[in-house]
Amino acid sequence: MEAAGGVKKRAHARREQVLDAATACFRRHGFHAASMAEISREAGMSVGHIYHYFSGKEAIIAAIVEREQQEILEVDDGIRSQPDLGRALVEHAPRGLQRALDGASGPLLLEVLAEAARNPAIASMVREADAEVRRRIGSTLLAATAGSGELADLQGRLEVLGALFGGLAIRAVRNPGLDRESTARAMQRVIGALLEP
Amino acid sequence: MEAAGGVKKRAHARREQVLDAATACFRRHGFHAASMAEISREAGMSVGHIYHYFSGKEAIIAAIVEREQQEILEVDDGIRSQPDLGRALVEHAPRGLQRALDGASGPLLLEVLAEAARNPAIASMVREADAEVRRRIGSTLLAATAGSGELADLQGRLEVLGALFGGLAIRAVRNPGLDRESTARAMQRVIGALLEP
Amino acid sequence: MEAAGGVKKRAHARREQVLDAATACFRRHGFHAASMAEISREAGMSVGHIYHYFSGKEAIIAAIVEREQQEILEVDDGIRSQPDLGRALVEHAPRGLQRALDGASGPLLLEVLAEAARNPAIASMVREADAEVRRRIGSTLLAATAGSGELADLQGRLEVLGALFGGLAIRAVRNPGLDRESTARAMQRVIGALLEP
Amino acid sequence: MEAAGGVKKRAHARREQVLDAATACFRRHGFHAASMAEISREAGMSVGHIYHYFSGKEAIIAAIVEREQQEILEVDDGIRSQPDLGRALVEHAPRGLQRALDGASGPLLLEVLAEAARNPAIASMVREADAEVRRRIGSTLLAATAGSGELADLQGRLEVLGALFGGLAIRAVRNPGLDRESTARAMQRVIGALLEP
DNA sequence: AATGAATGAGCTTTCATTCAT
DNA sequence: TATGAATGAAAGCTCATTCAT
Repeated sequence: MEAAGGVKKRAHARREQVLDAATACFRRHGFHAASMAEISREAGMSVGHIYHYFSGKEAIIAAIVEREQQEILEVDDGIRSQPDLGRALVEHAPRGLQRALDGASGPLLLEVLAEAARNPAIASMVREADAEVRRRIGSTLLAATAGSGELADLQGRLEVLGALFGGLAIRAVRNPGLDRESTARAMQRVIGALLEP
Repeated sequence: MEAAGGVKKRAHARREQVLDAATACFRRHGFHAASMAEISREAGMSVGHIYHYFSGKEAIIAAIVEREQQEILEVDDGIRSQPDLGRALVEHAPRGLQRALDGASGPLLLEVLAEAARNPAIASMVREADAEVRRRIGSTLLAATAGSGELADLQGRLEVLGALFGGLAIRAVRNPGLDRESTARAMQRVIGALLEP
Repeated sequence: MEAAGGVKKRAHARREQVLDAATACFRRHGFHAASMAEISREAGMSVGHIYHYFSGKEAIIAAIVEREQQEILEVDDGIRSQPDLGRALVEHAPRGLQRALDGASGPLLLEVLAEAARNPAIASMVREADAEVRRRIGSTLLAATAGSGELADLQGRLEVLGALFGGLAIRAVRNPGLDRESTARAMQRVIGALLEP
Repeated sequence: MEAAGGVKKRAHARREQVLDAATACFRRHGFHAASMAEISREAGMSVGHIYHYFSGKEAIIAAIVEREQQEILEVDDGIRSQPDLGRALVEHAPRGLQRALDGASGPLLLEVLAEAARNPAIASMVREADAEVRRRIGSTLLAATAGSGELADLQGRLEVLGALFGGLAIRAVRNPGLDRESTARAMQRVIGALLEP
């Protein structure tokens, strides 16, 4: 017998170990160019053993995408919990920019989206998470602007907000040396305009 | 003997034929999951013959990326040639949105960017084209607002403009059923704010 | 401490448990396509534990073949112990036919024979059991026909008898819907002829 | 361009080359223990190239089984074309025996039947060929005995005939050193009885 | 210009087996 | 006695690329 929970905990840790390794590999080479052998090397685990935790490469990709979407929801939660959403969004701009430029998340995000564009399983995960974000931000936004009449084009504004922040990952690839301060200021100007009634 | 130029023309047509086929395949399966066999089938050409026109798969990818960037410059030229850039940009919003949602270019764009995030050769092509776009739009914008003093954060505004339009490709994946009209209006509101002094 | 014999008994039961599970798996997928994991699942026992009772997959196969041959000897004993061997054989025909058609033993028998055709260890087990059967049936037959002079071609008749009954397993595969009564009658006619002096 | 038919002929020859190699490998190790690498080595062809001619290992197995069944039909045709079927069958006994004992076809036959017992695709091929044999032999037998009234238990007799000849492959494994002459005589006795009205 | 036969490395995946607990 | 985590070799299969024709 083993200590209660010990087995499950270890199994979970092993899974995370694989996911971390796979994330690194996928960032470097993309989903399809990264090999199971490379992942196993990075995870410090034999190839065969990975199959004790994941049914295949597809399952690893799916798990990573899920984790990635989870993180998006968490970032979003951090913003929404602020007392003034508009201000929080505006203030988030520089951080979002930095995240896109420095964080290694950008390339992986693009990889995920490219995959979602052809893999229905990935697509539905991505879309569910996105719908959740829109629902949350939307309701917070509604509550925040409750006094000043209904906010026109709420859905459209949410879309544009998503395009703006998501688009930063694209800018990070297209122009990694961009002027951060200037861009942050322009972002803030635009976000401000987006939240006006 | 063949008429002068005929050979070259035919060769060019053959190349385009391969690129069209490859574009279709890459859209369906991504750069790495699409096989040369599939491309050759789609192009109606033997596998071996493709190697008369391209040194390998990498070269095909590069050529496609180049073509894609060229198209971006052309779209951009269309906008810039309008007498009033601000208005042209605002009016371009619905078309850009439609392009992102309906056109099959979205998935490929994401594929290209994901590839650029790890392949230096692709990256430099993407960055050069992007620099050119910024240069052009920037100078047009400068000229347009010449009367009203210098436009603060010009570079930042260009980045945000790029993020906004690029971000539409992301929205198309994350929420393909988005409300187009509402989104177009929100876009126009944001573009307007972006061009104000 | 455990009661004397209890340990051995339990170990034997465990072995049988494994053999039963393996038999089921081998029937379904054959010797080489069945996996130890599948056997362990079917046996309700961990993979590793099976190795306490058997040195490996080969040993399990060997044990199953042995058990199978043992059963053949038992069936044979049942026939031989009858007062009139000839009649017993004739009467055995319908039962042998049913056994081949309904029993799950047919496929496994073919699997064993196919394996024997290339695995010397299996081959020798199969051949020893077969030799024993021929010896027994032969001597009983000799005793039964002692009065009426020597039985010509005794060995050949035994071979043909074996071919006939063994051949039923083949018929079960080649024509599982065969007319049982008609076939049983034809078998009886033929066996009768085989035992005539 | 290539000489008319040359391409097809060569492709067919290549396929045969693979089938011959696979037959040898399957005889030695069985369907599942023989590897594509081994087959490719035996065929003097790269692994990958085999896949130009066969969609996979399963397809090779199926093609071999088909070929094997075809051979059975040919042997059968040889017998049926004789003026006196009864006599032809009786005279075929020693040859059938020799074929089972010396020919390398025995092991493969058992392998095929074992596979048929679990693989539906193989099963249906085997059963179709068998049905055809029964149809042919049956009608010939009917014609031969037309004068002497209807032959009772025709189907049963055909089954037993099949069991008898098929059973020889089993005898070849169980007792490869059997007395051929004695066995041939016993077979002839039995066949004779089987054809009597 | 054009074919597709041919290669062999590399892919994902499975498996029998071992061993620390 | 019993587990299942862990291994590594080998499996079937795919692929970009080359080359004789």
